[in-house]
Amino acid sequence: MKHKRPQAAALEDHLGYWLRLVSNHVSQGFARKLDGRGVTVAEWVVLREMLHQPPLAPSQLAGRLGLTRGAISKLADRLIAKRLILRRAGQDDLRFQSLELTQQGAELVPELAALADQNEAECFGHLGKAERLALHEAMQALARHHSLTSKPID
Amino acid sequence: MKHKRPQAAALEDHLGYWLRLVSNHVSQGFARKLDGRGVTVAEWVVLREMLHQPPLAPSQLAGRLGLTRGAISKLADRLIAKRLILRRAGQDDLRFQSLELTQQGAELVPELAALADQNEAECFGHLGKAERLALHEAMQALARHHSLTSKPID
DNA sequence: TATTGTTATACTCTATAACTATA
DNA sequence: TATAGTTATAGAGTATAACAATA
Repeated sequence: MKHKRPQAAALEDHLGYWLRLVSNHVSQGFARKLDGRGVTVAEWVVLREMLHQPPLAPSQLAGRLGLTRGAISKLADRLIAKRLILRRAGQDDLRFQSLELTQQGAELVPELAALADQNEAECFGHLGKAERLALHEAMQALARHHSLTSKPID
Repeated sequence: MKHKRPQAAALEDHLGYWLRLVSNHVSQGFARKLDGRGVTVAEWVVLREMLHQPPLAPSQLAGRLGLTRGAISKLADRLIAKRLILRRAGQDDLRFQSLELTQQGAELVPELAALADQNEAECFGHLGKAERLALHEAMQALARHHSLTSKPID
């Protein structure tokens, strides 16, 4: 053998470590931008998911976003308090509610989307188009592989 | 123009979205594994950084890990309570303390490292070696570009 | 009984800012 | 005054589990 090897892998040897480092930085930068509009990252995700969609039940949102019903419930409360969405009782089945954007919410989302674009550009704009695309696809493939979308949750 | 384009980018159009999704999943899986040993991810990061290192001052750790001094202080408290590290008063300059692993801590780290390896394998083991390497380097390059290591903090 | 949604509880992670002790 | 460390405060993000209403 040529070199002595450390018994334990260094932090930097794990892809997960770098992923977390970069992801935290990106999200944090975005959080700062959103802060000016009085919205958090998790709230943005919910709002964006609801744009141009028919009214959704909380459980559907939870499924799409990979969150628990409890988490969605709390987020919905906050968004309602901010008058960005509204909650209506179910029609057929009273257990199902429906959530939809208010006009104020619908108007806000594109503004937030612009901030998201801006953040994206600041974080990844320096990469070549091909590299950006490759990363994008790699992440999507990982998400698919681990079934990170439409999880039943709970 | 060929297609109507949505005014707002979808969540899935942003690399940051996927990064966060995958990163959260990876960290969460790891957290579950660590949980059995009574350690959190943030604590693991600190422990790993300290292995085979001369005693470090909290502020140095903060710098290396990109955390605030306050955050390190709290993590150190927890690790001390778990008897995994110990804190000594400074020598020359009394303002600087030194943190080091206890024997118990030093013995635990390699076990945790094995869990980290296992998690890494579960999350990324299905990828080809080349792809894994490419991702690794892309993330490191991003971290470098955004100066995510050895930030002054505070 | 099974499902939807709410609520209570509990942590981690992290930041900011004020404060103390040392230099 | 400047730096190291602590502490107080705060809030995001999330989970689990117990519970109520509806089916």
